[in-house]
Amino acid sequence: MLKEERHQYILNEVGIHNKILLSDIADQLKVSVDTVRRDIKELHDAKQLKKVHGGAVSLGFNNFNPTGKNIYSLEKKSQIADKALQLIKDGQVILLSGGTTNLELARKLPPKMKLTCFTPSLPIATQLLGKSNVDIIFIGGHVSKDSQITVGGSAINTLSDIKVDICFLGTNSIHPNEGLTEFDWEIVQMKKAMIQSARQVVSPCISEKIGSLQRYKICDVEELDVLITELDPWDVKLDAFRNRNIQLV
Amino acid sequence: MLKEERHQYILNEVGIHNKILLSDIADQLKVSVDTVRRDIKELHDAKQLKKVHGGAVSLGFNNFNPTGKNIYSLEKKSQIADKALQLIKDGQVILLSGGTTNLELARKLPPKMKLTCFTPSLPIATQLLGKSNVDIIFIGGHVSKDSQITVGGSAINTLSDIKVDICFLGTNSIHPNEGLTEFDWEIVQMKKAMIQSARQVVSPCISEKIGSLQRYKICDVEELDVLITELDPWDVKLDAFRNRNIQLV
DNA sequence: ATAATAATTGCAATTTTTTGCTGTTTTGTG
DNA sequence: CACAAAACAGCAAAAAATTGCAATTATTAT
Repeated sequence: MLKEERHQYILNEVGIHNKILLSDIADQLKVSVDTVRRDIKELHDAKQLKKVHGGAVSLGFNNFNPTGKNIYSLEKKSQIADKALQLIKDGQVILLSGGTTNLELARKLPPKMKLTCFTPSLPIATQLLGKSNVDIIFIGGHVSKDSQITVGGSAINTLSDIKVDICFLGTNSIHPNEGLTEFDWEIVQMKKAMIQSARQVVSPCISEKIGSLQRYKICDVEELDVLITELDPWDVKLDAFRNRNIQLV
Repeated sequence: MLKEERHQYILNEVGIHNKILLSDIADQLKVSVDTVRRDIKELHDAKQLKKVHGGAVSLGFNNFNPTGKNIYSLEKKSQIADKALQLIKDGQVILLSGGTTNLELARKLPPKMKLTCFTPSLPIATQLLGKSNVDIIFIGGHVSKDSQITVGGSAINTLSDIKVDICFLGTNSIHPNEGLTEFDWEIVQMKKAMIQSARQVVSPCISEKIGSLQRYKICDVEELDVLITELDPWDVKLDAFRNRNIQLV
């Protein structure tokens, strides 16, 4: 068996499972663990995966945890939430998808602001309980444990009946060519429905997520109206999104 | 299991629950507490979470319960929840109304019990996120700030479509002659709908509430199948409910 | 074609890392 | 202050990484 084949196989496995055990691969390919170790070392040096004790994990293993709150980027998310806040006018009807950036936005809503807020996210709804001037309408359905939002047909049906002023669409991965992508199929369906339910779609997104890619596609970049990052609007990282009918904030 | 996986798991748990116990994680991952301690130390050094005595908390420890209602009579409610637990069989479909007693019940559900659980209550749904074997279906609608449950036409419509094995109906006031009563009209409507949606209606109710009366009526005592209190079933306070086709627990 | 050379692979010996366990010390609680 | 729980330090067994080396295979030059 050629080394290239093994490398391909290993990358594939890592792509599927996000992690592999050295011993497993050695078994499956019928080669010694030393060989696999060397393969993984090469792939590690080529930055194709991350070598760890006992195996390897995919590069984004720590970054894209859908449930875990990326606390260390709380500062950036807070900035993004501040910018997002500027887009909301008193009395509007908004839709908040899940995600920690939107949670941050919910937390920062000024107490006196009157809003009607739709959301399928348990933590966000809970956060909004503290805002006495916000009318909360929770979009029911099957609760996905990972993302803590509701998904499924009934939630999507509910969405199809509403039309809000702004949808703040938390974004896991955004790519200039491939658009918005997600890891979880159910959530993709939800986000598609949310886009349909809004007059204006705003995507708050920390810059780390720009250029990353997940398995399933939500929509093209063109379908967004506003992209909010913690960066300056003229930052080079955003070049790929210019002249595409998106407002950069 | 790779160390990276444990780290990931721990971060997830912290993300969901905001706090974890060393012993819990050790149990769940089937490793020694020392290993978890070392993991948490590493994550702490990497500023991914905050290590505290006995476990860890998330960095941006956002208070889970913004309204900060403290649960009174916790001891009695805990007893009631224990009794209620006896009525649930593995694999059943249950409906939990709001209320702190039902929250206590949700908290006590054994981790291995497989259930499908409908609820209109945000705190209960949030609590259930931690139970990996429970399918949560949230009944959407307008969120009432006081009670932290959804109310209104759409929630009631959803209820009219379902039929569950047991409904646990948190009770504010119960009176031998006047039946169950509530002070909030919207919640009355919800509870009426819940009763219709269940084959068996169980009311967990601390004894203090017996004999009290509110403005609006939900149903007669006869419509309940089981009444659970913290008292002995033969206590004199329950005399008024005997021979009325209700099981006293 | 064949010899020389280089790359790859598996194996054994050694070193490092991880992990659970043992006491001992520290900390939190009533 | 006393008690129990948790943290800590040190140790030993097990697992994994590293290194050197020999055997095999592939590549190249002649």
